[in-house]
Amino acid sequence: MSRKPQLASLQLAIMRILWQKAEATVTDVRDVLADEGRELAYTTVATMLAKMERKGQVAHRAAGKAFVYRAVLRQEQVSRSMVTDLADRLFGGDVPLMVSHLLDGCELSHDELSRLKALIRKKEEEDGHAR
Amino acid sequence: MSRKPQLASLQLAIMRILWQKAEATVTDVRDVLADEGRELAYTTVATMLAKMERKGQVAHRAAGKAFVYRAVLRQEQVSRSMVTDLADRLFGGDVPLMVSHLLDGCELSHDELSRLKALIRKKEEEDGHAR
DNA sequence: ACTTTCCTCTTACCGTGGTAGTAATATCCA
DNA sequence: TGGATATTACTACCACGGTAAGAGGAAAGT
Repeated sequence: MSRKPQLASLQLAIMRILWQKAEATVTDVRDVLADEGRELAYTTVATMLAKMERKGQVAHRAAGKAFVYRAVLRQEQVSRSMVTDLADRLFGGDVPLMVSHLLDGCELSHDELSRLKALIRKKEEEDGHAR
Repeated sequence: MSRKPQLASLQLAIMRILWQKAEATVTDVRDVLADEGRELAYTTVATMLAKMERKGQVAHRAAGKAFVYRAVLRQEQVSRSMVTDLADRLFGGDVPLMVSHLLDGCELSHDELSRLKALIRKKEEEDGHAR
């Protein structure tokens, strides 16, 4: 129930799997991680899930012998808090500056550029309405 | 000399100070951190700087009794690698999606929105020229 | 019923970030 | 010269992420 959840790399990888599948056993998670090139021992994944449950990030129910895990943290919540946290730490909260570095750091297709423009327009409208 | 430097929170705070001042003694860094509300013991800052030097992130020269530290990692480099790394881990590299979450997570002034629009325009032109 | 297999639980180990105390050393001032 | 002060060096400690082995239970095949 933390207000500003920060997930480390493996934890985030696991959460992403749970967000995608809604529910997953340890084996499920382990298999997807292996597909992603991260081959971990069964117990490693189980331990990590247990640690995450102790922190309230995931929860489980027993289905027969196995545990079925699901995400407790919402994806939106984690994304927002991690992104804005990085913006604060790296750019003192200057969002346009951060976006600028994002754009510099990668290639964008025309399509993606269009999506960005649409996004800005939407934000402009909201802003006009709100105040 | 790491290719994808990832700095933790205190390390990043220290780097930001070094980027801003070009050179700084332990006392300088400690004072700025204190101004930012992070009051640490002198030895804590010194230890952290030593650890960072061991990893090649900063360097020092002796000026009289005191060490004068400077950043080795370039700000551009760190910003880009940390931001794109988060984009990868959180959104599978989908930059527009990440920008969208950035915008949702904070309020933007008209001025900042203009900056963003200008940024997109610039990127569009570059793209048009490049290919 | 016994062995194999699949699962969880407990415990442990390492690296690192963060924090700091204590010791050693250099410097300055009276 | 000798004491106070500033600075670095060494060491330690805790928390946590990541990794995994080993113990033990339940299930299931033959």
